[in-house]
Amino acid sequence: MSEIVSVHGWMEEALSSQDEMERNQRQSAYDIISGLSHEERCSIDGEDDDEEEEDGEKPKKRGPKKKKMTKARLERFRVRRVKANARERTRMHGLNDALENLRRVMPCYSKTQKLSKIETLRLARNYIWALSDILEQGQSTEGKGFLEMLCKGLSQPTSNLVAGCMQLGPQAMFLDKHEEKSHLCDSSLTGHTYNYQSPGLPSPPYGNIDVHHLHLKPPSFKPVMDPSVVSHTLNCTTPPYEGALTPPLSISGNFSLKQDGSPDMDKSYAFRSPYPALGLSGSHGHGSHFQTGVPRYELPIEMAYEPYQHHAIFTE
DNA sequence: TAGGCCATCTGGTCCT
DNA sequence: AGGACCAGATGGCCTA
Repeated sequence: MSEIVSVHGWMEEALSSQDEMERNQRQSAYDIISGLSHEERCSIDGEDDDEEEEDGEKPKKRGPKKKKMTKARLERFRVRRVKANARERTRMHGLNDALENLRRVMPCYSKTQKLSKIETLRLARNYIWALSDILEQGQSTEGKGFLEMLCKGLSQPTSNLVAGCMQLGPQAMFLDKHEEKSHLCDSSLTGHTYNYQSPGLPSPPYGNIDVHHLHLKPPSFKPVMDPSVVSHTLNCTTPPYEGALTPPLSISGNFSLKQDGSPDMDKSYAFRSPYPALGLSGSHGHGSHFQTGVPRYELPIEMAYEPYQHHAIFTE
């Protein structure tokens, strides 16, 4: 009877968290079934491998002789591997949490239509780029250029999502994400769904979007500057970053330009800008919330499907 | 069923 | 030695 109760309790606990259950299932499946690594299995299968080698006709291998896998070593190895797996899982969860936080500060955030990891990074890059452009050119966010900048290199569904936000109007797009905006996001008000054609990207035909579930975010620079504000604003579980911050980011971008003005992706990815005119680059200064002493980030350009076309939109 | 996305495991490398 | 990070491999899930 007590067994039944405990099993029942276990089941309830397990069913209470589907995600956790799936995670644990995966984990235990790997940890238990595979249990031992290939190396371990080999060692177990032939614990006298080394002796075979010595006794057999195979030529001796160079290098230090492989230590015999005793049961104690085997056990230590297994424990170490299991611990490493757990750490790796934790690390990846942290990475995913950070990515989720990034999703939330994107111009459009949808709980139901979650951006993939790669699309999140692409959109983030475009967003930064577009905002930089706004700062420099003094343009509004209503222009077609802003939209195209945001959508550059994105897949069709992501482009649709962004375009949907934009076509709701900038006032909708930049509403505070914490406000309930279902009335603004209701496509019935506008009478149509959106199908923005992303410039030049072969995209999977995921169809049009329904903007019911969009959360729209104002382009606020404040959170970027103040980690505590970020944490508070986003209500994120990740503690605010308290370490050294990056050196003053050159708003002047991070892409080298070729002579014709196109970005030179072959060169280093040092943070440079397609907008050298702004004169904000390298200002280590006054009241800047950025600090020095940390290696600066280098954005992998390969994120984009068409990195070499990215700049074209600015030169038109 | 194929393709995209994802979580996890794993072994290698680097660093402390 | 052990932890962090990384990239490749693998298998599951989902959608068109």
